[in-house]
Amino acid sequence: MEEFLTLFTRTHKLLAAASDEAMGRHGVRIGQNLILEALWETDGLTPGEVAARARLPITTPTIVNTATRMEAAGLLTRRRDPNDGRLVRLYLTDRARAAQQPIQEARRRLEEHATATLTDEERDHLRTALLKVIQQLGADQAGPSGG
Amino acid sequence: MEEFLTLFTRTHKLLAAASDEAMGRHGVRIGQNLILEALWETDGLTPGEVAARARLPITTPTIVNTATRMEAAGLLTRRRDPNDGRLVRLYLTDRARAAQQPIQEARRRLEEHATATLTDEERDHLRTALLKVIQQLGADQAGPSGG
DNA sequence: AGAGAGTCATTAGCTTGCTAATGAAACCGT
DNA sequence: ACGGTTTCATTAGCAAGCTAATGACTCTCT
Repeated sequence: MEEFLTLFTRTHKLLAAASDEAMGRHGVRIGQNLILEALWETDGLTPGEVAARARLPITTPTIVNTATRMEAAGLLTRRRDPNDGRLVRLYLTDRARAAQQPIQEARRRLEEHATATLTDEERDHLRTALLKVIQQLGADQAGPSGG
Repeated sequence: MEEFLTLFTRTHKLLAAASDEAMGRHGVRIGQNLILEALWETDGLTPGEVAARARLPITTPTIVNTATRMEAAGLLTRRRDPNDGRLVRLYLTDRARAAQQPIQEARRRLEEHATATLTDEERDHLRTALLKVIQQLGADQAGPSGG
């Protein structure tokens, strides 16, 4: 059967493609969203801090690489921390800050559109089910042997 | 809020990681699953045919690249079609065929585990909701301007 | 039969994600 | 103050996915 694994992958693929396309209209790629969200909230974070605060688990090397592309795209600048030479701080450009509203709005609309054919009740069920799956699988990672 | 996009991504990430780990114990990576499934059912397909038959939309270049890695890993062999020199046919090795049962079983168990805390009803709801989202987003791709 | 059009697989080049290995800087204990 | 440890970012190298460009082969039409 393998219903669920396939269904999840299909859903994710469609959502990711739609999301990337929507964000692309504002000069941003999907992988940059986590960094933007973190820096919109708190500018000047380090790559490690961004990784720690992001809403999804993401590794520091991924942040670093994506930040490099964003720097090339004129979305952020790097500056060494004057008090601790190990740290690098990421600062958004005006352009990145200007994109906040449109991008967040676009993502909100995408969510609405994707779940447009669900009733409110179905939407609640879906959210609950997703949370349960996340909790179940997340528990394994945290400590498969523990309690 | 952006609840759903985040929840979907998290779920997908956890499922993909768990799946890759489960398959890894049988010498197979997650990206190879689509090709294996297609060839388990019908051996000797071409890359284009695998892409067309796979349960998820996937492009031919991805099939070709993954097939190259699988060839290196001793999971399949390439042979030019004797009747049409443009075609390349992919044939599974014994090793790949031997892995079918364990891998399918592992993926089935993973599905069960991931949805273990859901009631039967919740599972049905989840499946329904996923299908609705897929249908809604899939409709855009097919023809956004149409009906 | 030969030329042009069509159909394949492949390659090139990109993004996003990962783990492991590096290298620089700061900190801590002596 | 200095050596070892720890804490950072970065680099290296891989998998998986995509689109666009190539190149080989077949087919079709004259």
